[in-house]
Amino acid sequence: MDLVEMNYADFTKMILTLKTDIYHQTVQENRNIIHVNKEQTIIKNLEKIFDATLEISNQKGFQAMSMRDLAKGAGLSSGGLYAYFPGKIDLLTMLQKHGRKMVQEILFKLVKETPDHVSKLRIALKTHLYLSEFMQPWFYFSYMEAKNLSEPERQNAIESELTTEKLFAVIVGQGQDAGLFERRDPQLTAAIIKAILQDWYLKRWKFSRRNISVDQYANFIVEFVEAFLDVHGNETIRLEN
Amino acid sequence: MDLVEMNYADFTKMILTLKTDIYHQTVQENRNIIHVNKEQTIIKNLEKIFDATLEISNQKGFQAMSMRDLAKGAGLSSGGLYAYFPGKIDLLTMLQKHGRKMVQEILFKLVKETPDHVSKLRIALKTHLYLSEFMQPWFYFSYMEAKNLSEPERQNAIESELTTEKLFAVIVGQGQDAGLFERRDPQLTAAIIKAILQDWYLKRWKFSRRNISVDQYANFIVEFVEAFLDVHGNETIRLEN
DNA sequence: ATCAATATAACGAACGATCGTTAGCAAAAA
DNA sequence: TTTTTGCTAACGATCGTTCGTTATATTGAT
Repeated sequence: MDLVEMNYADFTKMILTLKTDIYHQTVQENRNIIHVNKEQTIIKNLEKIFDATLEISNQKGFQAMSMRDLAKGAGLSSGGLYAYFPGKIDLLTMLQKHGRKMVQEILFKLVKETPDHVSKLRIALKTHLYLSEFMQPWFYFSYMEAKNLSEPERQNAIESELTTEKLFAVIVGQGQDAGLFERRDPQLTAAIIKAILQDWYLKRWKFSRRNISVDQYANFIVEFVEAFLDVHGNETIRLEN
Repeated sequence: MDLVEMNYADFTKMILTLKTDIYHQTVQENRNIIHVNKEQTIIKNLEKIFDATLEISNQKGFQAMSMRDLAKGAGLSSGGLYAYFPGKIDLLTMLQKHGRKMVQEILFKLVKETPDHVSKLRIALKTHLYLSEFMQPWFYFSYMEAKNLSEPERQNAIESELTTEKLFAVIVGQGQDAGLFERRDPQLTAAIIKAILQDWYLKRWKFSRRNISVDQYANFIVEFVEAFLDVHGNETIRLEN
């Protein structure tokens, strides 16, 4: 299929296999601290644990989530949880790493598969937005609980954020070099793009209250950014509403 | 002075008296739950308590801040704190209310004092940005700890946020009616403006790492929004860098 | 195929530490 | 002295975590 015209439904189908791939990676990386042998069991329970952590934390905060809350939410006992991570902080670290890997891997993969700069920009915008929809609890969690990370892990989170922003800046800069975009400061443009994308998962209540779908918002962002950059290389492509 | 050309230094001087006014209001509103008589003493200690709450909470989260931490930070004993609020949650509510009042009062006051629509837009943008700089710990706190509020108080916070967004939407709409701005969806424009303003206090580390001052960012936002709306009513006014 | 023997996974009561909060007393101000 | 303000010690509740035990699954001998 043509990536540039994908909608959210296409996207979710596309990344389902990637999602399990990354779970396998996460298990592999934490093999030494997990005291359970069967990978099948680990993945099944780890997903339950992650999902419950996101749900409870996003409602009352990670600090306020007790291990008894989590045990109930994940369908395990409070003692049983400790077969999957050494302590509460380590669970936070694992979950953050897992999500970051998923975002980076999918985002860069899809952008790399796209040839021309105008399409690259659209793909990057839509993929990031669709990721933040598909993983909305994680995005919110990642932002709200970053302060609870250890110092080196917080640095990793910052670096990951800047890497993503850099991706947009590079695409904008390359498009300008190719004469396709208006000359505007690429870094500030990238910062604005990130701010607008961030609004989608941080202020989700606002958009659902106004009945704005993720596909509508995707088209709005694409049109907004392309208008700002005065994109004139690809006028034949129109996005359906 | 001409509000439209104010910089951050002007702004801080201007609102110092307003700040103490609002402290008096906060004391008055909580007169019945504060077990200290002298207003002078209340304000002195309440400011210490608020400041310490913001500092500690923004570092480790409100839930993780113990009353013993707060006592040490505010220069009181843990027991002594309870003369100023009935419980930890009430402190959160008081602090959120106090900040919201300050923001709304100053923002609407300055906008109301401004006659024409082009200036109104600039004043609203700069005032909001300068407020979020002057009260940066509160803005960050307000956003991060909203989930810990009681349900009615959370509704108040949401309403306050939407009121501010509405202010921008109205200014944009009125400017369009007067033929001064390009026709673009006022609500979405206001949403983008808020997202960009929010970036300043939520991602402050990014801007200080890049040595961008609040005055520079103010000018950037004004130029960006005016370019987006194609403002053509006030071309003689140039902002110094 | 059956069933004891073993290995694995999960349970849940209990521990020490820390939490928010209270109450009685000391210090300071009037 | 009287009133106001603040401190210290202590309470019950809840926290993250541990550990002896039970339940479940797998293995291997018959």
